[in-house]
Amino acid sequence: MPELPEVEVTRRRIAPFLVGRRIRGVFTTSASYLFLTDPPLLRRRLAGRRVEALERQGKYLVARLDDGRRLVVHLGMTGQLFAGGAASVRLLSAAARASLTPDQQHAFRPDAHTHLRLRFEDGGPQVFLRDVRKFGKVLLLERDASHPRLDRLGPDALGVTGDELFRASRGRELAIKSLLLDQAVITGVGNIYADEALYEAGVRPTRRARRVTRRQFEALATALRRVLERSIETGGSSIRDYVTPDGADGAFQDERRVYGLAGSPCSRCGAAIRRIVVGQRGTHYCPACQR
DNA sequence: ATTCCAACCTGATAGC
DNA sequence: TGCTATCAGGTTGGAA
Repeated sequence: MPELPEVEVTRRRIAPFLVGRRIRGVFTTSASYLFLTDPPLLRRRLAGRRVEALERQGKYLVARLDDGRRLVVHLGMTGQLFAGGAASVRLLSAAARASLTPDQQHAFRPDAHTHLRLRFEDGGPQVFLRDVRKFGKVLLLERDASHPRLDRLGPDALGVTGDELFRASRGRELAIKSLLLDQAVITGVGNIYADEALYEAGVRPTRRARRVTRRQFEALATALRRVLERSIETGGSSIRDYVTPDGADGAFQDERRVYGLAGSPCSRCGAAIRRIVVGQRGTHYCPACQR
């Protein structure tokens, strides 16, 4: 689900509910694909800790704790991080929502997909992590510890330059879209924004990376920045599961030009947007505008 | 070293 | 209604 804009919006909006607060109680579900740190250990380590800061590294959220440890969270495809109380009904599926009576439609009740819940000493709003598919990750890093998942990450997509992309592409035969999705090359770009940026830059997603010109890489770097920043401004893309930490939808889905729009007319030339598969990911582009 | 692709999960939706 | 197939904002690890 979440790419750089959704993670950044989540970071900004959940930070007031985390930073400066001391954790009193921790609930987790049992060990699963989601937990890289064993839940009982995680619970022991988090209890009593104060959160000092909340940072983003690519699509990872990193909470710095007052003992030097770090709580690392990745939202995977369906992860939702939000604060209790205000967080609503939008967090549930349409079917689950329909079964609620009006008075139930305000407070969020942790369900089977709610894998982490933090209670705080101040007795204020709790913080929840919900993740239906469990592709997300939760892990606790010891003081000064490193982790391959974080070490592998390349430069943040928001600051990437055409020259960096150009150099990373030398000798690479894979599709340019796949290169953009490689988090070791740049971090933060996912399926939506790769398609959107390639559209804006006029580059066909299937083009071999080494065949993309310097000029096109400049256009791509600019397009990435524009698209990602605009999405952050609008609260991210709420297409399926994503909601902001207060339960609201983002609005960038209304500004998409190609992602999920197969068959619709290109907003620039009117040709029908096409959907193909590149590197096992659904890929959308305009056959006329993108070469 | 690079590229490809199955696997990890669960749910929604479209089509018969 | 019910079943089956396909699709989904991601990442890893192993095979070619």
